[in-house]
Amino acid sequence: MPEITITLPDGSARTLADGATGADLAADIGPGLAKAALVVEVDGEPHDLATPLPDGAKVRFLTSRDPEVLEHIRHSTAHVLAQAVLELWPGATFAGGPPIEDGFYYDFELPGGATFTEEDFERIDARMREIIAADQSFERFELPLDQAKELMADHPYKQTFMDLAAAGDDADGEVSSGEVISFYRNGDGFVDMCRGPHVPSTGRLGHFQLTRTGGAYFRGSEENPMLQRIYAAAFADKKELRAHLHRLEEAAKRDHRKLGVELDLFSFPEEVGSGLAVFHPKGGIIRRLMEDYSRQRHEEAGYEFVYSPHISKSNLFETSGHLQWFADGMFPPMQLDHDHDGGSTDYYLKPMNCPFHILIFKNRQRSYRELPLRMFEFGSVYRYEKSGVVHGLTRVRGMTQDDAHIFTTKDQMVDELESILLFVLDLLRDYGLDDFYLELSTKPDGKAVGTDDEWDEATAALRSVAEKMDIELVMDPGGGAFYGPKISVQARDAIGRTWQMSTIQVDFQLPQRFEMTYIGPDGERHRPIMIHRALFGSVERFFAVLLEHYAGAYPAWLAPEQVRILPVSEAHADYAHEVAAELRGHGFRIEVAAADETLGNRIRRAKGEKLPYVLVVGDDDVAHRTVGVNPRGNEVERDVPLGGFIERLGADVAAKR
RNA sequence: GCCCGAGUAGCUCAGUUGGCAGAGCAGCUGUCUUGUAAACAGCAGGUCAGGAGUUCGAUUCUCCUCUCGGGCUCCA
Repeated sequence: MPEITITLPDGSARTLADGATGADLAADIGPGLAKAALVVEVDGEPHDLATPLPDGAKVRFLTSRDPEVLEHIRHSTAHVLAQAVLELWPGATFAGGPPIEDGFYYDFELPGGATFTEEDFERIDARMREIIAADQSFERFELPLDQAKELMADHPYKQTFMDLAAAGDDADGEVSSGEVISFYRNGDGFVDMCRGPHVPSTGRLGHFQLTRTGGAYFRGSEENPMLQRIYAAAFADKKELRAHLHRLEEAAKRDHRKLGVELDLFSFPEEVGSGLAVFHPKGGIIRRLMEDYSRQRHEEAGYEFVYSPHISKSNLFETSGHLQWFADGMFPPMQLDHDHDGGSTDYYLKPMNCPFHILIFKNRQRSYRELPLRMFEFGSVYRYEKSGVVHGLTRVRGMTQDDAHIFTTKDQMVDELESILLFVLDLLRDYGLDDFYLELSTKPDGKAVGTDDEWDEATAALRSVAEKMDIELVMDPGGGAFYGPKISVQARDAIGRTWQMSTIQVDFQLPQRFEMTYIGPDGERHRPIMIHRALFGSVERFFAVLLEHYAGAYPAWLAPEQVRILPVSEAHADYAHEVAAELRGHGFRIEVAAADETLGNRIRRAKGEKLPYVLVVGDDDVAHRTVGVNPRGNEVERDVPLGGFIERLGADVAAKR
């Protein structure tokens, strides 16, 4: 009988009968592994355990402890979801169902255009658990394209995937491009097209939870029909699933929209309009402190401060190209300045600040000696976001950008880009964010101005600077603005979520469109290069990011109320106010909570408002000029000398703690 | 913009065959005078998102609009 030899990860070899599968090998090694193995990796490629092993292969088993097995668990669970839905809705059809971070989704089209409801989740979940309890095995088989399409005759979306793959477009990852299409059949005959591998049987699954449902365009295009998508979380074991669900709860608790209400920071009055925020006094303090510090740092870094109006005649945005390329994102025009012939002039709310800064540059002749010329503005812009995308402070229709435009010579560009990026990262760290990666966005398909050479040059400049930073760099092909490529700084917050923060964009286009020039040392006119740069992105979004990052517990330098002083009884009120006055004299933000409620309740309120410090003052403190210090997140300290506390708070603020 | 869901007091939420609108917290007024996470009592608070329709009667049923939430697409 012919034999094959297999090498294991520890370098040892095993001999098996020809035709032996991964499962056979696992059983040969031991019953523990046979039970635990989910997928077999043959020469680095994942396969089903039922796959016969080739002679001489290097083989490794993946169990629930291997992180790379998660995608196979998720893919297999998605298959069970599809099985359940197609059983429960006769006549339903299905499209794609890939694994994603933390789980998977699957897209369906239900008969009669029906949609999923929350109650449906229970039925689907119950049916999925029945399928899992039945421990049906997944069996792979392959068919040539024509037979495959016949098998999926009732499922046009699957056929589309096959056609795309046959044409060499496997961007959807649903099917491997090639001569044959692979399928998986379950114990009771359900078949789904899939490139695999799957876990051996449904019994190996079960740590999942259906989470959300919603419409989703087929293959992500607005041109295509809308399908019904179900999202689920799925993990290798119960503990991981529970930990993930717990993380979701924690994230929900620090949702800036919820904290904004609880801490009385901002609101979106319905009377004003969708996506238009008002900041309340406490939110106003935080925002002003954020802006003040930014202003100070920009001043130190050689930026000059400018101001521009919120509206402009249409000519400006015609010259800039915004009306050609960005009109969808702009509020419709106001027609003003009517003349006798019935003509009028269109005025637009500005969606960006750059054209105004260019006009400031152009207001007089500029010399190379003035470059780099750095203009900064907290510029409020308005964008007509589509109704479905407005979201808290992170996606609004009126926002203020901490916007700067830097005009340089070509020679200065790379150095300037580097110093901007260093400046941005340094400043973000001061606000408490210190975990970053960079994203380089390149020329968008079709929707861009300028030549390929210009784009290549600008992209190369950005790349060279990004690579110097010793920070992870990822590519975002086609993600640039219409006028140039960009680097964006992505920051991870306290619970690991990433937010797009700063963007730095190189722009050769607007200087051309506006025919900007400066006089060089040679006495000739030259064209400057423009760098667009926003650090917060928008003040509103950055506000939201910091609020969620700190979960409302702002460091002392940003806290709207840094200290609340609680006299134990009314007898200590005078001393409390004396302490408050002294602290205010040092520039701190202080309130006194009078003793008309119990001390315990006043402590509780102050804690709910997440103040950095609560001071309690009673008889002992009046006698010795001390305070009782109750710091956020730490133990209570008694008999602290007032002077010592003032120093400590000053140190917190200075260190931005 | 598209698919789905929701909107009741400042906040969190009750409110069924369509019949006078409720609680807790917050607020206000008293009383209590407190040493580290909920003292006690009382009062006030609502065009039930807005507008049409059906009905003797609509918070409840229907339609439209607005706003919000979850997705898709888009994006700072």
